[in-house]
Amino acid sequence: MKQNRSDFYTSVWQIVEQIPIGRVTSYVAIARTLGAGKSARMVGYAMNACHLTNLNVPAHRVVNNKGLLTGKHHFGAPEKMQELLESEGLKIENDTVKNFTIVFWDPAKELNL
DNA sequence: ACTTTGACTATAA
DNA sequence: GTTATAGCCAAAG
Repeated sequence: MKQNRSDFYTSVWQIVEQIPIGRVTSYVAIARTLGAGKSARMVGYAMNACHLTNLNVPAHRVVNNKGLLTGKHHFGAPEKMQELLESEGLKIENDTVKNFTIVFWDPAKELNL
């Protein structure tokens, strides 16, 4: 499969798009699935443009490697992201996903293989 | 082509 | 706990 455009962005979007409700994943996990485990920043970068896509990208389900809602400031309102996550059954405390290791959804494991 | 930037991560002080 | 620094890599200017 070959994507003429920036496959990085589209790949990120497609992965994030498949995150189940009540689950979260980390930037590094997505980057790792794309074959660039160190390109976690790029994942966030792609998220910045997720609202420009036709796809429904639940960026609120993407947090940093510690479950911290690093990108909450990009949802228009800092509390929006937490509210969305809580709306999906997740528990947020101190801007961090509780039981992060439990609700963590690894695309590299759940998606493929 | 070069520089800057950024929703990251890790380590150090 | 914070702030600084470095490594990382792709997109945008």
